[in-house]
Amino acid sequence: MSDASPPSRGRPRDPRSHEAILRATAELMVESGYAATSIGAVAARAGVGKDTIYRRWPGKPELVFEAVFTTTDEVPPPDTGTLLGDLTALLQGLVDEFRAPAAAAALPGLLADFAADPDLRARIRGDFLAPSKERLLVVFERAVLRGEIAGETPVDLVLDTLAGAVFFHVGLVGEHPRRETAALLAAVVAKGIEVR
Amino acid sequence: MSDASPPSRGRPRDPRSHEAILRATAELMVESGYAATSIGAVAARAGVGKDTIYRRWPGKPELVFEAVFTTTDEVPPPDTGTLLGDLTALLQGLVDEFRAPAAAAALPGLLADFAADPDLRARIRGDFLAPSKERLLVVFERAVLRGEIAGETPVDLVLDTLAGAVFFHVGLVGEHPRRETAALLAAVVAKGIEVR
Amino acid sequence: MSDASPPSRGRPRDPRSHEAILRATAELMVESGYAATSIGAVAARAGVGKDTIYRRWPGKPELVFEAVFTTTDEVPPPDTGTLLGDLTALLQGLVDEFRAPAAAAALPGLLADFAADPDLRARIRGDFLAPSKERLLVVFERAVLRGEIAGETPVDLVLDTLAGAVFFHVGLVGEHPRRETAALLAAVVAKGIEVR
Amino acid sequence: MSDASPPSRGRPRDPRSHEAILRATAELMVESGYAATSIGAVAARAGVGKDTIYRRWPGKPELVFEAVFTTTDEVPPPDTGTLLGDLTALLQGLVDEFRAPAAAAALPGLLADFAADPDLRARIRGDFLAPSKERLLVVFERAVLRGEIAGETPVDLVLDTLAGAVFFHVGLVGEHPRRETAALLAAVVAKGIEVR
DNA sequence: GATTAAGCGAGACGGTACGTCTTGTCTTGAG
DNA sequence: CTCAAGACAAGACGTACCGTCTCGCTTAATC
Repeated sequence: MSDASPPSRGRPRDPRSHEAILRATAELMVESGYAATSIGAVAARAGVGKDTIYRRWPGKPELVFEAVFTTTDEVPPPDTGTLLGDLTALLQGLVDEFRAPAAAAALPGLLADFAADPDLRARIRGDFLAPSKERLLVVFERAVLRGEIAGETPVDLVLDTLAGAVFFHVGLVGEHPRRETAALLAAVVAKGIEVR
Repeated sequence: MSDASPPSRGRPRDPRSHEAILRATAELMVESGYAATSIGAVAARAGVGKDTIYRRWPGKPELVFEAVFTTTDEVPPPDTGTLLGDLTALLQGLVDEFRAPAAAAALPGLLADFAADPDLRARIRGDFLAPSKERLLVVFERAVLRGEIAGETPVDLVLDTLAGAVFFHVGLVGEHPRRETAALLAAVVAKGIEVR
Repeated sequence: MSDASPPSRGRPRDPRSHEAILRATAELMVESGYAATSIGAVAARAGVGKDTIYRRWPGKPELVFEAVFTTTDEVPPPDTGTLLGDLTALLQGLVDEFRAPAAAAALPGLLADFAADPDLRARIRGDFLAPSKERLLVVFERAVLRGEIAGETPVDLVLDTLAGAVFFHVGLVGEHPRRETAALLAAVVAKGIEVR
Repeated sequence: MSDASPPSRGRPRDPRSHEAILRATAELMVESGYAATSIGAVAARAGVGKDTIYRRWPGKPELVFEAVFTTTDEVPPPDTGTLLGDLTALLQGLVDEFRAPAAAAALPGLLADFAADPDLRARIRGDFLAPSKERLLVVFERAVLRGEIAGETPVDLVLDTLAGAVFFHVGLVGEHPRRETAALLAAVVAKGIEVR
């Protein structure tokens, strides 16, 4: 119906350019890292003019963010029956996400650029953490119903703690990806916030 | 005994240049941020040639690190009598350090540059976290003696969790520095790692 | 056929930049001299980025050469009816060229840079002297027909002598530009190479 | 007499440094050329501090001049009995001087630096050409007595012509050192200035 | 024999230019 | 209106050299 479709005059944007740019960005992220990757290099590898990139993204941070975190967290929140189980599953997802080559290479620089720009700064909580926060909220709601935790548990602080822990331990220090890390961390936090 | 003192040939380095450079760096960090601060700008403000900077530091990351973390953590580890008290004190120190204007402005970009360079990467754990780790170890030892925690508590993981949490919550998201944040976080972690 | 015209892709070079750069170069030559003129200063005065200069010229020597010897020697060879008259006219042209403020300021340094670089060295005879040589050849041909000189007169040596004499007397020593200098020199050389 | 000998207090200058510096300068002139030779490089090769050079010479031009033109023209003026013979001998000396490796490498840059500095500019005629001029004057005096040339022959112009010709032909264009060049040039000039 | 003053090698110092790179915008002609 | 190509102004990069300075020595001439 209606749809208020844009007039769409002139030549339409080529969707293949879009894909090629994102692919080139992800590849360069792995090969050269965030700082050493320039928009010009992305354009050259994608076989695309620089303007074609600037027409779609305002700058490197936004481009890299989209190229590296394509996996839109549409995964449903875990439901294992216990807070510990849910937290472990959730953390394991976080760890896997931070360990992906392109993400691991991009994250520190990406976060730095977002933090440096006042406009982007607000989007850290919004775009980076929002999906995880939503799932954490569901997990907490269920835990409250089960009587495991109190209602006023500080979600944001817990989320920052989990994300920060994974970022430091895996993304930054580059610690070898121990399988038990997620479980260990989940255990500490779950026990720490449980009512008893 | 060895001695190995350098023969000290040629004109010795002027310590006033050293200080002027560090001061200029810290100021520019606050005024312009990490990424927008160039070595040339530091040199100009310090009234110094660029070579005088490059002669002492290999690059921006090392310079900024020294300029911003002058507070040599010689503070003795806290000893309040309880794990919770000690952790709260320790965390409060971390929060204060991350909230200092120059440090807050520098941290994200600084960590990104350290993480991007293989040589510097190893120094994150060494130079950034080592002082805190040492004090955390003492706190843990006392807690073990008191029977509050088990001997095999994973220090590195806990340290990364605390640092990561503070970095995300204060340094990155720029959350207003709530007085109770440190206490709240300490409470969760202390409870999470206690034996009972 | 061939044509070999470049496909002309991308934005064409702005001819106004070209002109502005050459004008700025000539001005700086007069004001500061060859050695004290930097590419950066030329760019700043022309209101142009340094790359815009390096995109068109490989270095300072080539740029200055084009800026200072714009007077494409399309002047027809003199034809006064006698060897002496022709030589005098030709030499007067050389003196005037070497006395032009920009040329006088640039010549010693320019020749030095050309002589120092093996690639440019060959262009001294080609680009600097070629136009004059062509006209000298015509003058000599006519003089041979008139029976004034022999056919095997060494053109290159005479040309180097004339150019060298003017360069030393006017360009280098900075001798005041006496009106009779050209005539005097022409008289000596004309008499020196005449058959009788 | 008096002499006004300097009091000469303190340690006298080491003559071995003097020699080492001049030798290093001449060597570097041949190996790297004038422009690419820095005072620092000379000092390093001579095993000497930069100040030891600056204490004796005001700058590169003066140093190189002394290093390259050590052969103080104490050679007596030629006396072959004819103007042509004398001029040929004189020119042959000039050619030989300009063809010496160190001199050939240094000359264009050296002249450019002398010409660029108002203070040094005057010394071109003085230091470079004076010895040759003195000998040319003697040759001319004898030729006048013999009746070969007139008394008012313009010595300076002839000297500039000879020097300029050799500089352009041998030093600048790097023409192969033809044995007959000097004779040919001498013939032209001698005939050009003779009374008949 | 002690003092003094300059010479000496080394190298730090404030400046400045180098030629390359990246940024985000602009300007072509072709689709 | 998009696209690939590439020019454009701005300015940072890390290196090299300049000519001066500041060290701790050494080396004579003077006291």
